[in-house]
This record gives sequence, C-alpha cells and structure tokens, in this order.
Amino acid sequence: MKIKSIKNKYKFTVVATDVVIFTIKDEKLQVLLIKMKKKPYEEHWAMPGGLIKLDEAVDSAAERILKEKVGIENVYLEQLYTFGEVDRDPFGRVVSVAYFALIPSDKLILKTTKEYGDISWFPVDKLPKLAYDHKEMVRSAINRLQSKLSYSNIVYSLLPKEFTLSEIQKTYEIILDNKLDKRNFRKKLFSLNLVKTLGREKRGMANRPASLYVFTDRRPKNVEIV
Amino acid sequence: MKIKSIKNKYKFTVVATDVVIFTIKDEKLQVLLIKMKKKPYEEHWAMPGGLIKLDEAVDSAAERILKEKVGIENVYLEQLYTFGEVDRDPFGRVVSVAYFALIPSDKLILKTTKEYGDISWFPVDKLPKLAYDHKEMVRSAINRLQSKLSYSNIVYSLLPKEFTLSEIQKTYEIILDNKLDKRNFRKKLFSLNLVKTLGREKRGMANRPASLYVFTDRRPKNVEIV
DNA sequence: TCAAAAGTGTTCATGATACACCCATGT
DNA sequence: ACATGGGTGTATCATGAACACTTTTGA
Repeated sequence: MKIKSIKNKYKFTVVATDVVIFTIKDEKLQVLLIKMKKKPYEEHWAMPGGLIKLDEAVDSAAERILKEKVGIENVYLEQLYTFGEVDRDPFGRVVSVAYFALIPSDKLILKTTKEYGDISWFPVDKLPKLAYDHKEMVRSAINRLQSKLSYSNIVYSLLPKEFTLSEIQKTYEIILDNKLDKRNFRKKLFSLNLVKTLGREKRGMANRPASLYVFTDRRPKNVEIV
Repeated sequence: MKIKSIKNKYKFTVVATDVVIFTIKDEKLQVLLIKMKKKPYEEHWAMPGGLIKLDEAVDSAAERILKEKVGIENVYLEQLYTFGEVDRDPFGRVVSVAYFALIPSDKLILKTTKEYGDISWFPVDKLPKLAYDHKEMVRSAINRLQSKLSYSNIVYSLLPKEFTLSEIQKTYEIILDNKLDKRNFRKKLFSLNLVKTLGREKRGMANRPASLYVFTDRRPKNVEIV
C-alpha cells in the first residue's frame, strides 16, 4: 500500500502551491510549464509550484512562486482549488493549493527562454505530458477562466494598457473558443462602460487604423459580458 | 513576533478542514456551530473541523467531520476555499480547507442537542462570537450558496424528497433574502423541467392543499433559475 | 364564514441576436 | 488597385418583470 512508503518519507502532510499561469500568445491561450528532472517524471512538465513557508500565507506563497519563476508581480492571481488526494504526489503527502494567474501579453518575459532552459509556454490544446494531477489543474483553471470571463471584467488583466476593440474581442474568442458578433460585442462593452477611447489610433498595420482604448477600471468587477 | 511561538509549538504546517453546515430551519438559514473550550476562545463558537489524516484525502476528511459531528452522510458537500493566513490559528500554523454542506430540513439531527451539549444551530443573521477566521468562512460560504442557488439546481439538497412549490420558493426567498414572484418562479421551474408533480397533495394545513412535487433529477446541474 | 395559502395568464419592457456594407490605410 | 481589418444601425425575437383574482381547505 502506498501510504506506508509515504509515511516512511515524511510522516506528515506538507502544503504546496501550484500556479497555472495563462497568457495570450500567437493568438492562442497558453500555459507556462517547467520541465521536470526528478525520477518518475523525467519526460513530464509541470506547473510552477513549491512548498509554502512556515511564516508565509498561502496567497503570498503563490505570489512568490510567480515572482521567482516568471519574474513578474502584480498580475491577476486567484485561488483556484485545493487538490488533496492522498496519492497525488509520489514523493509524499502533499496537499496543493492551486492558483491561476493571468499575464498581459505585453509583459511576456524574455527570461523564460534565457534564464531557464526548461521553461516554456504551451498552447492549452497542445499540452505535453504533465506530472502529478496537473492535467486536472489546467482543465479546472481553463473552466474557471472561461466562466469568469463571461461574468467579470478580468479580461483587462490579459491586455496591455492600450488596446483596440478587435484585440479585446479576439481575446474573448480565443478563450471562449467561439466567434462573437463585432457590433453586438461593442454595444455591450460600451453599455457597460468598460472601456473608453483615447482619441488616438493604432497605425502601422496594412489596413485602416483602429482606435485605441483603455479600461475605465482596472479592478476586478462582476458584470455580465458574454 | 507570533511566528516564533508557532515554530516552538509545531515547527511545521498542518492541514485542517472546516465545514460550514447549512440548513433551513424555522424559516431561516442556519449554520451548525460547536462551542469551544480551549483557552483564548472559551466564549466562542466554531465550525466543525479537524486535522486531516495522513492517509485520507482532504475531501474525505470533510466527509468524516460531517459524519462524526453531525452523524450524517451523503449530503451536498463542496469545497469552498482554503484559508492560509499565517496567524489564523493561535495554536500553530494551520492551513484550513473549508467546505460547505447542505442538509435537508427533514434530516435535522436530534442528536445535536442530546449527544453534544455544546453544539447548536444558529441563524446566519444572529451568529455568536466565532473563533479563528470562521466569521469570514461563513460569509464566504453564504456568498457561494447564494450565487450557486441562482445558477444551479442544488436547492434539492435542502428539501425533503417531496415538497410543495411554495416550500421550494420559500427556500429561495430565505437564502437570497428577497421575495420572488410566485407565477414567474413556477414558470421557470416548469420550463427547466426541474420538478414533476406527484399527483398527490399535502393536506392538514388550515388552507387549500398544495400539490406535492419531486425533483426530476437529484444531481448537481447548472441552470439559470433566478 | 373566515382566514390562509394555493393556483393560474397576459401584457409590457428590455435585452439578445442576426445581419451587410463602406472606410482608411499600407503595400 | 487591392487586400486587410476597422467601423457602423436596424429589425426581430426571446426572455424577464409586473401584476390580481378565484379556489380550497381547516378551524
């Protein structure tokens, strides 16, 4: 029985946190993964994570992981779910409090390929083999992200400060995985007062320039959007 | 600094679970609480809870608590949130995975007053002093319950097998804390096929008898009700 | 006969959906 | 000149909200 081997190793339960980090890149929803080295998982990837410290709140641990692994702070971070199956980690009894984070596409870190050789973005529809129960974590995070997008304004956390209406619509379409009607979508954005125009335009494309907008409020707020 | 005293006591983090147990009783939403005895909390009440065992999934621990403290099984039980502040428990570093449970009004346990002298139901608007961060837990659980009631069918877990339409409406009104329109509410129930009539009536009241209904499906399901 | 809750439809307002053409730019 | 995405309004449909009277029983 597995329990005994666990007892031999730790004889108590430890608390970890794992962070599902999303961004929009190359017109796809992507997740940041780290390649593992330890034994049963040599060919697997995993979400960034780690044990929480004794004098550290669980939320703070998630923030720390985010900063350590991705070098980024002050992004949208929300507790997702706590995974507590006995056998979820072959190294011992580990209860993991999972979080999900949203990184704006303009804050994408070069570091990911320089500083770490084995850290990389993966489109959610082309994930490699994942360690532990991390496949379930990603699934769960995607579900949460999709529904949250529909009843809140958190899309702001995936976009740069200035953006075009097509960019915000594209973000919705990518995450929800269906097309939206341009006119109806814009009507909704305006009627909810989510965005305001800057009076400037985004030029340099091989087409008509698009007006630039900003969010009227960059704080989480519940509104029915889609 | 508090951390040191914690280190002296445990020198590691432990995982607990607390269960916010709801029922409808006396036309009020009520929570089951246990009176504490330990030092800083002699005059406080708390949610039933306990440490998780090494060979026990966190979900199973919550089920066990529910069975031990309330003697009830197979009720609606859902993970709520994990509370992980460093100082939340003066006895040591305890991370608590909170759950909430819904008990049907006909399964109310007599035991609560017999077997335990210091366990009792409290209306959520008249809570006594609560230990730890349990006030926050209850608030959080009520919020979850209210929104979940609106977009799912979990109300079935608060009602007996057979019920009248007024009873189900009353349940909504109590939890959401506002009145609903009888005709519109019934239209919604029927159009969603949530309930079906038994052809029998509930008699014995000092008024016109009400038709009895059952749920067509007693499994959690997402539907827009309110 | 009275009190108390059960039962039952229609109208109106609002929001969601469907839909197509011209415009401004870079190449 | 052409390809590319930007920008704009209306008509229809479906859903939600408001609303009042009659019925049946036990006391």
